[in-house]
Amino acid sequence: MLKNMPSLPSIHAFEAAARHGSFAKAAVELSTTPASVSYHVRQLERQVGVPLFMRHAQKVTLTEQGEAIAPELTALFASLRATFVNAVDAYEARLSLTALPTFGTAWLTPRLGRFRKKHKDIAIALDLSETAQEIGAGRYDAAIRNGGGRWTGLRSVRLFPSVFMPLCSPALKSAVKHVGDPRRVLDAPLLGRPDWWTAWYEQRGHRGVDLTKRFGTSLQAEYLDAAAAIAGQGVTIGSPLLFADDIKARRLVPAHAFVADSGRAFWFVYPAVREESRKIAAFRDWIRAEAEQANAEYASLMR
Amino acid sequence: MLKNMPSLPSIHAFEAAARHGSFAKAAVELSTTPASVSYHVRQLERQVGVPLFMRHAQKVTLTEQGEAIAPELTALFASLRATFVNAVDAYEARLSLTALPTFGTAWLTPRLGRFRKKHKDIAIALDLSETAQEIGAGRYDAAIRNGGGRWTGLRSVRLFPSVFMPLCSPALKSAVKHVGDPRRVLDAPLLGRPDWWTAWYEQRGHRGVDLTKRFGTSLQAEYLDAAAAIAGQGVTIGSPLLFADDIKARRLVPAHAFVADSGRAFWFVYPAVREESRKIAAFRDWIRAEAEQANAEYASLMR
DNA sequence: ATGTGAGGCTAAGTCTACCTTATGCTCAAA
DNA sequence: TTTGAGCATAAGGTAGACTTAGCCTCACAT
Repeated sequence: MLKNMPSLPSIHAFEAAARHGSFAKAAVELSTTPASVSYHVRQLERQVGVPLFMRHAQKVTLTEQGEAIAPELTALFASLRATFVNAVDAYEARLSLTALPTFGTAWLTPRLGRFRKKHKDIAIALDLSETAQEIGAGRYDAAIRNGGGRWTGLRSVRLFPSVFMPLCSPALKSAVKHVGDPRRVLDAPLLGRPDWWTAWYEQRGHRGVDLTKRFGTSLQAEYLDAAAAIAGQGVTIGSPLLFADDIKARRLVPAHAFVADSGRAFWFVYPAVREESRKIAAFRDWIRAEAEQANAEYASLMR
Repeated sequence: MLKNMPSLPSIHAFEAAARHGSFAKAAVELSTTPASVSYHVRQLERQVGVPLFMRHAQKVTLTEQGEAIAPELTALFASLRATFVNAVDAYEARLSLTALPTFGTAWLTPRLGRFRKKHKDIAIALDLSETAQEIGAGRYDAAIRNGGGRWTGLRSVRLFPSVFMPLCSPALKSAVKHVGDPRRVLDAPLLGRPDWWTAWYEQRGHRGVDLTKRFGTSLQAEYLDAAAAIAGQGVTIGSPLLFADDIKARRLVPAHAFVADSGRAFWFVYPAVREESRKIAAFRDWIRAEAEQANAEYASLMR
């Protein structure tokens, strides 16, 4: 008896019909036809093997058994719905982000407080890792990535270009004033990614420059190089946009006016299928506005 | 968010997968394919908008949300199943019968104790009414009816033929010994249904007999006439099978040896769709056996 | 290192079950 | 008597569920 569960539409139809004492009203609630309700109630009775409604000419009344199970089913439906609603709420209350360490440390973290202030119901979980984490697989909701802006299955919002320029502490500026000329030896070591230095020189017309001798300590991330530069340990290369706050506060200054463009950009990316997600939309709109403001500030800073 | 409930198969698939931590094992439990489980879990995630499983190369693990809702769903499923199982049990524990008053009073009620003894878990609710009640509409599970045995949508089990003969108390027998001859006036009034008396005389070759003067009190049911006959108030006409107990106990005796046959019979009838019902099957088998025994006893009684 | 099998994903095709539409029936109220 | 409300039923269309088949990845063996 009762080998396989009756179908949910049948149970739902019966539950609504029992609550209203009418197939027609149940049909309105379920936005379907009375015929459908009739079909499903009969279906349920057939599967369970117990008559639930007694049919009279123009009304239906519950049988003893129908009377017994209807309230239980109503309660179960409420629980079922609540379970999913709670899950959605909990899920929408926590945005899980993954970003590159430098971006997260230098740019995002200082601004996150403002997001929290604006959206008190959304908590942020931030993962900072060098390798791009899979998003949309359950672990992370969205990411900030550096690249061309084309990822299949993902929507991307452009934040600002990925550019870099030599940066150093104000105290060191005069010591490295010849940084633009690769032939001149500096009084301070270079910091930051060697490939960026190479690219920076190349964009200024200096090809095949050998910089291997000029580097100081090799650090793991750009923001660590920046911290070293702030401490006066050398001249690093990095994004004036990411370190705009340090530049604004004059902890860092451009060691040279030329800004190289990597041709790439920073993007906020999220799965296309989650376009509807409230928390993602909220963060997207917020970070886009923050980036625009940062772009504007940067423009005025460099003017 | 969450406009319409996710489908039950999807929830079921997820619940089983969560319990086993494996789509393949869940598929075995649900006796379906892993592909189906995969499809349904994805379906559920799509409808709810929350990732529930993280897919790895050859295993899946629950996400935080999946972990949260899985046990709730397991409990809800158990409740849902229990609700229906209880309803079935309650329903199967009470057999609702409708029968003709005379049959119920004279034949069925004295025997019901034996059924209860044999099936302690099935309670009997007996309705006795002159008009044939609808069965299979929720109110009554089965009926004992008198007729030809052909009712559409119903299964019928023949119990015994519908026959009738004059019956009176032993004390009155000599006073009504000429009952077989309609021209002889009796010292006692006739009881019971006039049409049966007419039919009885007709089957013995006496046509157009006027009996209107010969009746005593008109009672509403045959068993009341039988009671009156037992009290010596007259000679009634009724079924020697239904009143076999009274005949056996010599409260009643045949006033004449001829037994008229109505051409009809008593049948136990129940909806064809409920062939599977345990309680109906139990009662059917029991009443068939009782009727056979009654038939046998009647045969020996009349020998 | 290289099969091999387990476990999951995906695509395509089939089929079931649900829904709709349309019609008929019964009873109550006008 | 008529009209309308409410349910049942039949027929037909369609979306969604299920199956089948094939592929991919990784673990665990040779």
